[in-house]
Amino acid sequence: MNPVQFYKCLADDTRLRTLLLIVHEGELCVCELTAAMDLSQPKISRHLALLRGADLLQDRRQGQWVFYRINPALEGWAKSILQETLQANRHFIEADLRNLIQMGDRPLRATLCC
Amino acid sequence: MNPVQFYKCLADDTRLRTLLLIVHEGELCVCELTAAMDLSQPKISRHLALLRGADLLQDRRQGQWVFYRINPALEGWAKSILQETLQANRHFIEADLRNLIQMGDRPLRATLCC
DNA sequence: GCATTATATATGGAAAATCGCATATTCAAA
DNA sequence: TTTGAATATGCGATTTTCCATATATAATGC
Repeated sequence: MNPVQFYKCLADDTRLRTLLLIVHEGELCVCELTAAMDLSQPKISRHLALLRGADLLQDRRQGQWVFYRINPALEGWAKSILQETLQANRHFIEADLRNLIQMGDRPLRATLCC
Repeated sequence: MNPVQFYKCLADDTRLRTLLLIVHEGELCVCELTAAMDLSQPKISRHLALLRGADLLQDRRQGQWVFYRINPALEGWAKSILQETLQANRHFIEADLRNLIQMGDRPLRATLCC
């Protein structure tokens, strides 16, 4: 993973918030990200496609939803930098997390299903 | 320091190499950076101005040279991320470091002067 | 089985931001 | 004053961003 490519992915408000939210929550679907950040679906979708194309994110379809998580194959230093960025900048996604908690009808994860 | 602004600074080939070279060497002047990366002076100068404007770099004039170093007041997490990026991507500036070593007539640092 | 709804993805194209060369200017030393 | 080095700026070219819209896919209702 080229470090410049990696940092280009982080150098955008929507993408960085998306990544930090996913690091914090483990896995999120598009509708949850839309609700958390209060942004249009196409906008989020386009940025997710970019992050997936750069191999930072992995997607998993479950029913009608597509869940995104950090690509487990991402190099260690890159994962570590995402973690460190979150720890030092929790305030950056504070409001988004509040929106997420207040969101009604959040889709259930497979792990919570029977 | 806004994390998006910080990562915008790292999301460019010239700027990231500049930062990693300075982290590695402690302090470098413009002519050394020009020789190491084999890039035009205006190009490097413009990027240095941007990094200084974002408070990532600090400059110090000594005689005819201006030396750049990481701003000591930079937040800890940001410094730490620069260090970690360097450790995991030494190859990224390997050729530049070779050019630097081969460079003749490198300006002397104040600490080496009488 | 078929239509409907909800969700995600893809694309055209305009607006904005970024980049980098060429050039001019500033500053300090000899 | 002249020279070497850094900084500033105009401007074209490229890249990025984002809205509007269209398409694809899966679940739901009849």
